[in-house]
Amino acid sequence: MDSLDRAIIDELVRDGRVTNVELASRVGLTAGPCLRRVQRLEADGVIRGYHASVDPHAVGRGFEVILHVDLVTQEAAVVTDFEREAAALEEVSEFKRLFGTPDYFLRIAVADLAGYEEFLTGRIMSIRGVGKVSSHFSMKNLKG
Amino acid sequence: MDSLDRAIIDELVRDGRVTNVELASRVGLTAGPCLRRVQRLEADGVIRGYHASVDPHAVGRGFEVILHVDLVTQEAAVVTDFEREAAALEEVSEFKRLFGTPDYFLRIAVADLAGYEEFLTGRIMSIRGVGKVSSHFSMKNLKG
DNA sequence: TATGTGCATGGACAGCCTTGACCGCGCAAT
DNA sequence: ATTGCGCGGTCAAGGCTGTCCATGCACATA
Repeated sequence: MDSLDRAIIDELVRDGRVTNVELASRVGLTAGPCLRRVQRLEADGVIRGYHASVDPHAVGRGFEVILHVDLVTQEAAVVTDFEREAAALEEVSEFKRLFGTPDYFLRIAVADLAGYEEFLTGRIMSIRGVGKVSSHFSMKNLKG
Repeated sequence: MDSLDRAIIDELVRDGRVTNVELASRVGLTAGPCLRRVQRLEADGVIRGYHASVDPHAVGRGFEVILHVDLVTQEAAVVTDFEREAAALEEVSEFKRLFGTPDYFLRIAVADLAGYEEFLTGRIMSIRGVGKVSSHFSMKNLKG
């Protein structure tokens, strides 16, 4: 993992579909060694994959909400049930258990406010053991 | 935006480096029309780009913390200064202004706990106007 | 000095992409 | 029924890429 590897990674993060010859010329290598490095980075798990990034609005996921959830108990059955059910919801794009408060951090991606209201009452608050929930609406993205 | 477009998008999100011929066969098209659709989706901004996904640990960003920040005042100069300075920090991978409390949501990606402590005291709390900060450490990722 | 690592170069082959043109089908409007 | 339009299928030519190989060189290390 030297500066050439980092340059390759930076380029591939910026443009995941760049051709090997173009990538090589951008980082100051020729195609052969460049390809070897990329394959090594992939094999080592440094590069996990390549993905298209899609406009959320175009796929009905333009309304994003950060949701904090507390459970009313830490009883094992309640915890595992909640985690399984919430993780299975496709509107849940990120789902973490936290140390301390709140118990859970969820990122919800739905089409609009109505969709969120429906999701929150119908999908989340109907799960057994869900206590306090707190929704945080984004005013503006300042980065990312 | 029909079911073919959605299938193409799903495939490209899953594997952003799939070849056009392979993509076409997966969604049940031939190469020509498939390429036309991909180009249209790109031109329309539905597909924003293609990016490699990198193991955070391999690039010194394996320790992620969710950080809530409140400012001591909503004075315009303080607000704009804070937003500009925080957005410029490379450890900040996501940065939103929220409605209500807290004022700001930040995602911080550093190497380890020591790096976070240094970041928090040296980079965030030293910005003028920063009041209450609250760090949320992830216990485990349940999705995403 | 001997060795291992990593890169440059050149060549070669198979395969893919791109582009364009032309054809046929289904559907909606007239 | 007919016309026009949108969309997919097919075909072909040309260029480029990905991949692999062998060889030689520079550099750090033992």
